[in-house]
Amino acid sequence: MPVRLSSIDRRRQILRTASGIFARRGYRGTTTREIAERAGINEALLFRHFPSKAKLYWTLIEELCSARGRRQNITKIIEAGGTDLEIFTAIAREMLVRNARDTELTRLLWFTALESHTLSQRFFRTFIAVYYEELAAYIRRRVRDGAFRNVDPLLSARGFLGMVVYHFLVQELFGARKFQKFDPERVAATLAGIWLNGMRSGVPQVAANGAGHANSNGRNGHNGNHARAGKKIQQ
Amino acid sequence: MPVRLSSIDRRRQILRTASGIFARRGYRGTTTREIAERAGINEALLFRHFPSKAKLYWTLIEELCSARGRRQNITKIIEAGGTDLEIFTAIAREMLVRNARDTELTRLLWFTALESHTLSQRFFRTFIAVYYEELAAYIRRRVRDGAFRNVDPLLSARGFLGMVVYHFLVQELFGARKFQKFDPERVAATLAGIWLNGMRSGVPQVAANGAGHANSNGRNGHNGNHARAGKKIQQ
DNA sequence: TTATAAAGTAAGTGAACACTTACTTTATCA
DNA sequence: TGATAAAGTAAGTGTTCACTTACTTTATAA
Repeated sequence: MPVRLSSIDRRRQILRTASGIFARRGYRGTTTREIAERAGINEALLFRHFPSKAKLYWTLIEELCSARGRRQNITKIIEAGGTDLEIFTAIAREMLVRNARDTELTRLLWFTALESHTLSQRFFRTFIAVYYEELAAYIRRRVRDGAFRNVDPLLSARGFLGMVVYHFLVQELFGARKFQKFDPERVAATLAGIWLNGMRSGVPQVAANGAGHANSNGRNGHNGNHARAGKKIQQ
Repeated sequence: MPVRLSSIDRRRQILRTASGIFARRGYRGTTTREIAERAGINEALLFRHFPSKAKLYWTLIEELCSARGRRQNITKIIEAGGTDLEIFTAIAREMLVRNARDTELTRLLWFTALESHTLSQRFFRTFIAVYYEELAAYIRRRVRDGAFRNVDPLLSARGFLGMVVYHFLVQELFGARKFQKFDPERVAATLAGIWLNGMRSGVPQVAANGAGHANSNGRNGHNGNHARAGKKIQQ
């Protein structure tokens, strides 16, 4: 029983189908025939919705970029407050878990980066740069607070995301997952712990409203855990 | 004046040419015609050297894997000794600089990872895994020494490499380089600094020969720099 | 109930692909 | 010096690709 869809629904369906195939095979590795087949339609119909394969791909990336408000996630986590460790662990967890759920988007992103210079930059800004700019802003604040050492916020933000993203890529893309599983929660806590410990100033201050003053118990702990981070941040 | 090469030289030349094109366009994006053209030969000659495009690709990856002894680099750095900061900065610098020199290999690696599951695993083990296994071994030693906190060596090694590799990928692959340049030396020092500080135990010990004993000046420094790391390691 | 516009398709087209065949050129050494 | 083996090529082959043409089906509403 062939389903007859409205133009707009069919379009959406084609995009959804195409997304999966492009993610698995890349732009050049994907054929319009396969997309049509998987969508359960004739190839000609695909070309009535999208004038070319290239335009279909472009549209797909565009819609992904405008649809997903990833920025939200990280902002929300930061605004929810908590200790630094809680915040950074939550961010790492968010990335590990969400990424695992849509490996598709990640693959699409990396394929695009490799295959197309132009396309990848916008894609990158939407899905990656916002992450670490948001993070950099938070780091800058904590440096002002005196809670973090005075290191380049952008670079250190990139460092943190690098730890997390790279772990994910190694597990998913390079198939390390087959040989060793990792508990996302433990990974998030460990990586956040290392990074955060590395960022901590020896002389932490109360952070809120910039009115903080030094306190004396500020040295880093050894071994064990490190949940003793800086204070909440202002709403 | 057409050059007439010996079979073995022609083969080498084809591989070298193919490497560049595969790296730029990926496996599926590369045509045998273009390889032949760029190599200045007829396509038929290419197929006398390699029975198929797939076999050519495989051979290329194989030869890259067996030729380059990347493992050497990191081992040498560790064996050369120095403070932890010196060692980790050197590793980061090595990766940033070498990677920048052969973006080609990096692109090839990532294309392979995305396009082929089977192929990528061996490739990965040769060019990435060795790095962090070597590193993990060193970290394990430093944990035993009491210089590093007791965190998963593999995970933390991956974290360190993640920082460095990710920074490189963002700069090179996603074109962030166009908007902001970074001095590799500064990047290496900063990332190594964060990570190392994060790994440091509050109670460092003398490392050499396992005969180390606790000493009391062991807290982490605040702000400023951190070249005050653990001791040399045994040759 | 029938006109119509839009959803949908069968069967192509030329171009580009990986790969082959059948041939020519040239270095080398008996 | 000429036989030979190997380097090299012109001109294909069948197949698959992105994309088109000319047609059929069906929901809707006057």
